[in-house]
Amino acid sequence: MINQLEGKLKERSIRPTAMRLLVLEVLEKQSSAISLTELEQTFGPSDRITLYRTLKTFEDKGLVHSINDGTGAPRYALCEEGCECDYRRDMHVHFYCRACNQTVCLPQLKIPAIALPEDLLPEEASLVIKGLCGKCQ
Amino acid sequence: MINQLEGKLKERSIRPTAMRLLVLEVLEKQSSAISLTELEQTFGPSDRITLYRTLKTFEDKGLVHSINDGTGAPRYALCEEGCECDYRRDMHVHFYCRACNQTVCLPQLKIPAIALPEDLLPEEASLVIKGLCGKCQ
DNA sequence: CTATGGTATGCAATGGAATTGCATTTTATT
DNA sequence: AATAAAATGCAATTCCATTGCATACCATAG
Repeated sequence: MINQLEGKLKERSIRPTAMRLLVLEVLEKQSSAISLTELEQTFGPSDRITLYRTLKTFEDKGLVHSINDGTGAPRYALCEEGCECDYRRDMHVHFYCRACNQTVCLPQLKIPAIALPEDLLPEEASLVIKGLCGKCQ
Repeated sequence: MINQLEGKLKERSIRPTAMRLLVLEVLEKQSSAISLTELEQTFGPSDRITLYRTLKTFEDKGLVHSINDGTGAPRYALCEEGCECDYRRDMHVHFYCRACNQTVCLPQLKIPAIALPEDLLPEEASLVIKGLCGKCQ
């Protein structure tokens, strides 16, 4: 179990420290994207800054991606198998429920290609749909 | 001229105060969406909070829409003729240039309909494409 | 096994921005 | 002109991201 987590980190040349393993474990359990503050709360007394940097490291290394759902605080979710968050065509749609404040990934839904004006060179894209999730209707 | 601006405000039952007319005038001149800080700077010495609340009022009344382009600070742009920012199908695409930091509206590009899972009820959507604009390539 | 250099962590502090309360001014209405 | 409602300006608070620096940890060479 721990070895599996360790593997995930090493794969992306992230040193598997205790903190990082814990954070990864929490992320694995989430069904929706989590903000830094939420992450901090699941940890009890711990250092917010370290969590912040841990998430940043994970993001840099392509382990998680961040979503800006309009709430002000970015949220983080593990990338799925083969997720290539660098390329626009691989980015998926996110859904934000305004009632329960949860942001879920919709990995099966890719962002459709948009015919941009010639002079604009796209690199990434983010599509967040806001509304009510099943539980909150 | 002023009367035209006044009309725009009254149309949406926004009291046409001096401050609001000035803000509206600035917004009309923008070719890209503007952040609160940028707005503040064009004003010289003035009260940030009032500008903040002015933008909020404009947004509530459907005069401007805000875009969260991932820079942390929301940006505001005037809605176009007939823009109905409340409905997903009328929301348009925004382009954010990572070099010059400008966010432009692409009113002619509507966000394509997405086939969401049954249980999700969409209300609005935001699609921000990030990359390089013509000037910055 | 231990010394060493690089990395991660924790604490303190900074900085930027949103947001609210409240007193005062301005506006619309009678 | 008098009044009530709304807008404004100031002060203060809160939240979050981000950085500097000293310490602790880890991997590797010797």
